[in-house]
Amino acid sequence: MEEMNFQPNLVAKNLVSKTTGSICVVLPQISEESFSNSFYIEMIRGIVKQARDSGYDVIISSGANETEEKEAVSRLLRGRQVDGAILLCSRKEDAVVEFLKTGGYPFVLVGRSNQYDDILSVQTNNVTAAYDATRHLISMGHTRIGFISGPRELIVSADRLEGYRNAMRESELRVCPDWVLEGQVLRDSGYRAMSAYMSLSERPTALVVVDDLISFGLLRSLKELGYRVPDDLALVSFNNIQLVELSSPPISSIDMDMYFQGYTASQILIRSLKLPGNRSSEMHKQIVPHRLIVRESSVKARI
Amino acid sequence: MEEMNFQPNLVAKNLVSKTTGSICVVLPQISEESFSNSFYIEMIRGIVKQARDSGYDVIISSGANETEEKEAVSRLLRGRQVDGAILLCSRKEDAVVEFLKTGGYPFVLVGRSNQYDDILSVQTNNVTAAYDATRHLISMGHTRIGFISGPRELIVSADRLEGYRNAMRESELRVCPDWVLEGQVLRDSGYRAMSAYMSLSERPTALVVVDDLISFGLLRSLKELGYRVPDDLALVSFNNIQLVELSSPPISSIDMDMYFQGYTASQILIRSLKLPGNRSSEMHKQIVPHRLIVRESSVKARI
DNA sequence: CTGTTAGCGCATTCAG
DNA sequence: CTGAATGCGCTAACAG
Repeated sequence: MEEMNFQPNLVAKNLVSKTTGSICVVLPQISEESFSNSFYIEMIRGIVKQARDSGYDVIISSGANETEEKEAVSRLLRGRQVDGAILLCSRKEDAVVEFLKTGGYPFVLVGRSNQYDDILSVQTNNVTAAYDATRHLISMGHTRIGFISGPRELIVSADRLEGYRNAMRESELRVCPDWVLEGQVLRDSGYRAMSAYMSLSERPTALVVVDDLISFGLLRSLKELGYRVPDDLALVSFNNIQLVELSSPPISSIDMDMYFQGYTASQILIRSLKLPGNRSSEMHKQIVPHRLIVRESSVKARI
Repeated sequence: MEEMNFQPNLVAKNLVSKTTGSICVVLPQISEESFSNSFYIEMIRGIVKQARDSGYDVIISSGANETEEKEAVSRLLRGRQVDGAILLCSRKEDAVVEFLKTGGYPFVLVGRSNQYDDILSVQTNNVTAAYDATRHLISMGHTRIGFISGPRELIVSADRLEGYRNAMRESELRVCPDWVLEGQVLRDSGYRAMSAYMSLSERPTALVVVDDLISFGLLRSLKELGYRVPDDLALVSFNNIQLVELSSPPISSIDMDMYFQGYTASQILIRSLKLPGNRSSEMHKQIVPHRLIVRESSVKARI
């Protein structure tokens, strides 16, 4: 105890305590193209805040593909560099989830897994969220409602599509296959795709869109094509990024509270880490409520 | 060497090698309010990519204020948990910079320091960038050009203001004090502030705006007030976020290549870490070129 | 060239 | 209750 302000060597401390005081979060590459960028920074802020408050550090991990992601997180976990992991995104038959689950590593998934039901996770009910979005459009008098989807391998895409179908079925509305589009098409050639879409003999009068970013692109293409929102086409999308209220018209969107999802994921993980038994195999699914923010893009009548 | 696939304990390895193979990046809180969110995730992606390729891990650090940030990075560095740090944002008389510099820790600043000139840094020339933006507006025939600034304590705000003033002075154009506004005002009450602004007896016909996000807000307020962009007011802003080309009209913006800035910062830091002498006190300033992307918000004549 | 040992900086344990 | 020894898992220097 030489001088007063003395900082112990954390590495040595970690070695003896067999705990690192760190968690890693896997920053996905796949959804980078299709989902809003600000999406993840919000989650990360939430994770870092909570981890910091709990005395944990956060390591950002990533990989160009599923295999690289798995190897990165494996090195960290097996090398005892981190105590647990947070996955920000879930794919169908996700190799990273499988690795973490079968390896018995502590981890939390932000999203749903289609492989295991007994894992720690924080998620919004995407089926219900899409159902709500669709119901809202139906309540505004729409009967021909389309759906713009995200990458097929993401579970969130499938869930939202299901919620949309549920709402349509419940109201006995027809879903024309032509009405369901993958968002990627729009990013590649928004104008052309939208032109074709709006020329359908029986075109939709409203759209449920899987991410706000795509809505921005749609808005732009529609304006160029001379269509008006919401009069010619009403829009509701997901994630409620900061900018949706500044677009013209402002976009109706379902808020998922990304910061809180990150905060909660971190909380669940660290709590499980601190449990003596470390019974992470126990089922623990935390549902974060969503809420629809109605703005002009889905409301015809001006007040 | 029991089994074939064996992962050594990195903590023990680090302890003996006296090197951690990790760097930390300080995620600033201050600019969260005034600058685009997607801004930082881009930098982080660049940092993580380069660090990963160099065999380094990235720890995200943050704090609610300058002091907390300093303590967080201090704990990491003095506790030998990381080998160096990257600062994503520079304030005037920045306490974190001062701590790192006087402590002799390896670090790279993304941005300019007003305290030290002999530190590792990667930056865009914000003075020139703002000069270019202003010159562009002047070349479009504008003479009454205003400026919307960011937080005063950020060096980037001051530099851009200076570049704007330089261009105006060079062209012998007057800068009316009423024309220079702090962005925060607009976020608090965009409509009201903009209404007052446009009612000035001698109001500007063009604006240089410190961040794209503020431009979005301006666009919204102006539309509500019945003004047209670029006819009533032309706009150029900074950072060139993904969404500027999807707004209506698309916003002219100066691209700063955030991903590359992050990538470069990581590269400089890790290179200095690997140097035997670790002569980080050597001056090394990397300037990342910017470029103006002209879009409709600053061009009156339709082609 | 292969196998053994010392020590990295702590925390925990045991002895004084 | 305070102080010295042991070991965390690895790498390095060392001896066989």
